[in-house]
Amino acid sequence: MDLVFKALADPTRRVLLDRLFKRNGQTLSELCGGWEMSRQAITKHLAVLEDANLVASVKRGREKLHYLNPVPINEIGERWIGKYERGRLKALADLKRSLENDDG
Amino acid sequence: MDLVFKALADPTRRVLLDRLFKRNGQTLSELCGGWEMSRQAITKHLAVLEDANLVASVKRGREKLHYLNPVPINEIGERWIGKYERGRLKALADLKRSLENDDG
DNA sequence: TTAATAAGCAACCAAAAGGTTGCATGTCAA
DNA sequence: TTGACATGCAACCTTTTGGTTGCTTATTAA
Repeated sequence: MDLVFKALADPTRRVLLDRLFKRNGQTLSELCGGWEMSRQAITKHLAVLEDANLVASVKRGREKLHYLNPVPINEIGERWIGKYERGRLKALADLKRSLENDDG
Repeated sequence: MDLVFKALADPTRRVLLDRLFKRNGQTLSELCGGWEMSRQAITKHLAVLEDANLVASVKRGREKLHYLNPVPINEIGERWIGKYERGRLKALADLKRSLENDDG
């Protein structure tokens, strides 16, 4: 889980996921286009995403195809965000009450 | 949005959120208990959470009370995770098909 | 076979993150 | 008013992160 959160912390990596979401199975070269950044930098970002199991890759000839794996992101939503969502209204109410109270 | 993702990337900060979720309005001293880490380190982590608007704080006398703000987390779920969830089944199917295909 | 294309590897560097320490400030209670 | 408590500030250090460059390897197409 830590790897997933860390992977998502970088905007470049989130855009890479966005790109793969738009069109799955892109090669490294394709994913490297449109950045002001070297191919190696993108390669590293993709490695981070693979370590976090957010992207899977397959070699086809001299190309490397990349596929988005949405499962870990979905797990964040289910196991971590849902928790706070459940308490959302209560927490907001508590916050408001606390801020309005003279003694804190 | 970037600040929120970055804030969530650190396990210490996620545990801090968990603690506040369990009991809202804790003081700095309370939140500093139970770590193998200095008070200053926790203070910094809380500052990151505040910058990301995940935690709000109020001073009461010499104490500083901390409150969980679940809204940004909820927004991640709605604006970012939902996107991939929608395409989840399709993406998985694509992945499977691609991996099983001889030519990639 | 040879040249171009796609990707991998490794060393290196700067900046940011995470942590520490020491000291200062403000508040409460005796 | 004095001491203890709760927190704030700032300098400093180490490790990680994000990026670069140069070179190598492997595949494809001419």
